[in-house]
Amino acid sequence: MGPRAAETRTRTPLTRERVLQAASDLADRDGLEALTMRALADSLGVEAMSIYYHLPNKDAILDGVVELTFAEVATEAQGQGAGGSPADAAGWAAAVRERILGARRVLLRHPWAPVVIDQRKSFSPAMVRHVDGIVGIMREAGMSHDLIHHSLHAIGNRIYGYVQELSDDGQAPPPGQLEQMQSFAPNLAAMLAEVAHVDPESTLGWCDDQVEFEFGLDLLLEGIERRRVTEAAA
Amino acid sequence: MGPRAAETRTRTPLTRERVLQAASDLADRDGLEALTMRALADSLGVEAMSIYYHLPNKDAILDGVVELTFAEVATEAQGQGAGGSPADAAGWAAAVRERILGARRVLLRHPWAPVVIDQRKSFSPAMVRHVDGIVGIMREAGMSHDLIHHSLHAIGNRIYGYVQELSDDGQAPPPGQLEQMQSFAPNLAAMLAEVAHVDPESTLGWCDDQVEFEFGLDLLLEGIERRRVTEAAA
DNA sequence: GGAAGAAGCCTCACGTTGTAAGGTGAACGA
DNA sequence: TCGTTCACCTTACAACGTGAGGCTTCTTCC
Repeated sequence: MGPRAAETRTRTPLTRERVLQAASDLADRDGLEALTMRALADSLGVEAMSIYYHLPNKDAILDGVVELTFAEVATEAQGQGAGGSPADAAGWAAAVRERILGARRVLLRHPWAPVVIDQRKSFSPAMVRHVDGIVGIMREAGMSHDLIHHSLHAIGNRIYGYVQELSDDGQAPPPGQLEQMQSFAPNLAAMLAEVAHVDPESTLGWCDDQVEFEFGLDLLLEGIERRRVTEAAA
Repeated sequence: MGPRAAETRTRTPLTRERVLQAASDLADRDGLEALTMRALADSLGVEAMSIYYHLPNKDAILDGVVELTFAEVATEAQGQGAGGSPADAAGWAAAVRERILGARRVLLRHPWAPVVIDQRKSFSPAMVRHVDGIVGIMREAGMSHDLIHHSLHAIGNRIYGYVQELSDDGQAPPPGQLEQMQSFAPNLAAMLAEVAHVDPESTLGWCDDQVEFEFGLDLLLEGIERRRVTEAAA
C-alpha cells in the first residue's frame, strides 16, 4: 500500500496543482488584488513561505492560473461539437465563432484572467493550443497563412485582452454626471441618453457586454470571410 | 511686480502639472512599474510626501497622466485636418480612421497608458472628448445612436485596450521553442514558419504592429459602413 | 516692526507586499 | 542508528503607499 495508508492526521499535502487551484478560486472569490502570497497560504491552511517549495515565485503562480484557465477552455471546447469537422469553406466562421465564444464563457467566470494575461507575456501551452485550433479551422477553409496571421491579430485583442469595459456595476453613472458631460461632450451625452433605457431586460445595465462582444466579433468574422473569398478567387 | 521677482534661489516649485509631467516622463523612460512615489519625488528633487500636498494619492496621479496623454491626443488631432468637416456619409470612415490612428500614434509614445487605462475606470474628460469627437463624425454620417454605440464598443478595445501584443522585442522566439511547438501546435507552428521571414524590412520583427492594427481597424470600419448603408436604406 | 497663520516641504513611522536565509521535525535508505 | 531528503515554518528585509505631524518661509494685518 502507499504511504497514504499509514497517514495519521496530517492535512492533505500541498502540491503545485492544489496551490494553483486555490489561487484561481481565491481570485474568483475576492479579486485579483486579494491574491497575495499570505492570503493564498491562508486559504490552504499553511504559511506563505511553504508555497515556495512548490512554485518558485508569484509570477509562476500567475502563469499557472492562466494555464489552468485555458485548460478549462479546452474542456469547454471539446464538450461542444468535437466530433466531425464542420470547418469547410462555408462553415469556418461559425466554428471559429463558437471557439471564441466558448473561451469567452470561461473567461467570464475568471474575470481576472484577461488582466493577468496581458500584464505579462504569458504564452501558456494551453493558450497556444487554443490558438492553434483556430488556425487549424481557418487552414481547412483554405485561407493563406498570411491572412490567418492578420486575422489572429485582429481577433486576438478581442478575446484575451477582453476587459469588463465601461460600467461594471451595470448601473447608470451618478445622475449629475451625464448632464455635466452634456456641456463638453454633447454627442456622447446624446447617445447615452437614448441608448441607456432601450432594453432594461438585458443582462447588465445599459451595455450588454455579450451583445457588444458578438457585434464586434461578427464584424471581424464577416470582414475576414470577404478577404478569404477574394483570396480564393485569385 | 509679482513675487517671482523677489525669488532668490529656491528650486522651481512643485505644481500638480509639474508632478504629472514628471510622472509621465518617468513612465516613458523606465516603465510603469518604476513609477513609484519615491522615484517620482526623486526625479523632482523632492521627498515623496511632498507630492501629497499637490495630489491626494497615487491613483490621482495615474488618472492625471492618462488625462495628460489624452490632451496630447487632442493636440495631435487638431494638428491634422481640423478645418472642414469631411465627415459626410462617404467619408466618415476615413475621418474616424484618422482620429483613431492619431490616438494610436500618441499611445505608442506612452505604452504604459493603455495598461493604466484599463486597470482603472479612468474616464478622464479629455478621453471622453476624444470619444465624443468620433460619435460626432458618425452622427454626421447619419448613423443611429444604437449603431454608433455598438461600433464604439467594437472599436473601443482596439484603441484603449491596445497592448503591445506578442514579441515586444521584435525578434523571433528562442530558436528551439518553435520546433517544440510544432509537436503540440502544428498549425500555429506552420503559420509562424511561413510568416516569420516574409518582410524583414517591416518596422518590428515578424509582426508589424502597425500593419496588424490597421488590418483589424479596417475590418471593423468596413463592417460598420455596411451596417450604416443597411440602416440608411430602411 | 511684530505676531499670526498659511503654504510648502520634510521626517518619522506603520502596515502590507514579495521573498531570501535558514531552522525544524518526520520519513527513509544505509 | 545515522545522516539525508522532504515538506513546512520562523524570522527578517527591502520596497511600496501613505497617515501624522514638524519645520521653514512667505504673506497679511495691526
